[in-house]
Amino acid sequence: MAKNTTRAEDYSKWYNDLVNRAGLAENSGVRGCMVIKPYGFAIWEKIQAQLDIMFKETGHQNAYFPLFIPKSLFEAEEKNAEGFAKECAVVTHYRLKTDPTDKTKLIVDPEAKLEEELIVRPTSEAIIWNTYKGWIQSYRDLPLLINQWANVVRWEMRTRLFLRTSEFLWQEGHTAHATKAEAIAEAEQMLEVYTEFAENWMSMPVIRGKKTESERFAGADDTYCIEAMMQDGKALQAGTSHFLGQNFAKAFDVKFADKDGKLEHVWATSWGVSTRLMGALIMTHSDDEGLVLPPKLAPIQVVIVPIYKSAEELELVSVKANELVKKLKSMGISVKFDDDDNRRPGWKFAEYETKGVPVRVALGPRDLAEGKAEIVRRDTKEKSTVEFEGIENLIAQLMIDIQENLFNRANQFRADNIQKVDSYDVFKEKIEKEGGFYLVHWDGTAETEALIKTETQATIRCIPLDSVEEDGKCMVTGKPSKHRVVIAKAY
RNA sequence: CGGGGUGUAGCGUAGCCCGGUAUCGCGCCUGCUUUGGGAGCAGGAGGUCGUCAGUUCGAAUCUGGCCACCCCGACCA
Repeated sequence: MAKNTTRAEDYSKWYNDLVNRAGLAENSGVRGCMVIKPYGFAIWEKIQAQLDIMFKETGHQNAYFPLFIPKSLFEAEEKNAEGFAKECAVVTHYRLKTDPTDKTKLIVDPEAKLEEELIVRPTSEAIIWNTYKGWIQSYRDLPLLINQWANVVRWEMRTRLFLRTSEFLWQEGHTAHATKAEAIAEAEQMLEVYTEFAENWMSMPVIRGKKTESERFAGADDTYCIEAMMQDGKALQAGTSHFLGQNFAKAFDVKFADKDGKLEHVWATSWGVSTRLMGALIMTHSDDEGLVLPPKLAPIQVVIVPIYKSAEELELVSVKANELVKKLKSMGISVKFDDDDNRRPGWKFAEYETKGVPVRVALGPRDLAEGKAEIVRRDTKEKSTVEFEGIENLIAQLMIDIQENLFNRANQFRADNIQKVDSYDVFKEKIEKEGGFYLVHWDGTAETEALIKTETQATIRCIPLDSVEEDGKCMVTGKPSKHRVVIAKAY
């Protein structure tokens, strides 16, 4: 078997190989678009299912809006349109016909040109706000709390599986509110939902913050984000929540009558996470052997591998294994008993390690004779032989322990790779050699931000929400600064 | 969109410079032996060499066009 690419050798190749090897996704015949394979999609479904619950718990409802946006609607909110214009797929025709010069080929029928081009949504604010116009008349219609699970298209120049693909799956929440304060509270609430999901379900610590003006979502007054550190020290924006002010309400003329009968533009938010979370999950926990999944998002939480030499032995082992399967299932733990006779145990061990199954149980005649079983946890690779009786309770506890351990490990890694720096020269040297996150003082100007980006390729990831006020000087210009910002190279 | 590169079996490749009908590994199929860390042996199947044209008795190999993909930049969830 070919040796795996290790993280130390080539982090980028390690990632790509792993996505392929674990059966998560592959490149497709369409440029920049991926095929999400069953195992990868199963993880995405777990992510989706939990987020959906959390959105509903916070009062949101799901709906679905069209894939296409007429150009005239798309251009209504200027900044938004301008921001996405360079990466839009555009539908110009609605029919093909047989090529008169080659009957086996099709050509676009020039007579089927659309009067108005349709934009394949890169994000849905435009079509949704055009719709909201008809839904909102009174303060009684507010707040309007909608989420949509959808695919969007952004014609990226360079793509990477899960991290950046031309088409990707995501959810986008779009809410309308009567007051500015309420809309801001909503944007902040959803950032908390994302944070809770990232930390408690993905076991991935995140920094909550606000984007600088130049990194803000096109059309937003404020963009909140969660930023995570990957194992190569680079930052990954894992989710964003935008306070859109009245920009879209004004662009689409969405007004409501308040209690006094006065007409006001409504206040808006939008927030989203995408299949990029898959990339975040992979790059936060996985190792050189393969995927490492937090139990809460693992499609298979426990795998049981039988060891046997004959059909009779398999029969005996199966009886025990099935007992355990039944117990685990009743406890809500997903389990697979892999009695495939075409693969030998060693192959299965390697396979489930590659796939990141949190716990593996091996059961053979030797164990049966002693009333024991071998149990291995994926996160630490720790192997132990335990009493078969009551093993289900041990496994249930392992689910909790592994979930926690992954978070703690990632948290420790981040703590080890985040540092305060006050000198630009030191920063330049460190970001180049060590990577990681830096907490620095910045004068708040776009010029300084741009300079840092040009000279170091690092960007201001966010202004952390929990940053403490302290008097400092911008590391570049020496101008006064009130708090530190997080700066790093990013995906 | 600028710069560089690559297209040979399901995957990874050799051959190309110096033209003579394609190499090896993995995978796949069959059989036997195996099964506590990616099994061994034996046999077998699988290829319009990205595509179109040109040169030639003859093209994976030489020439030109086209297409696709990858890497590095600018852009980005």
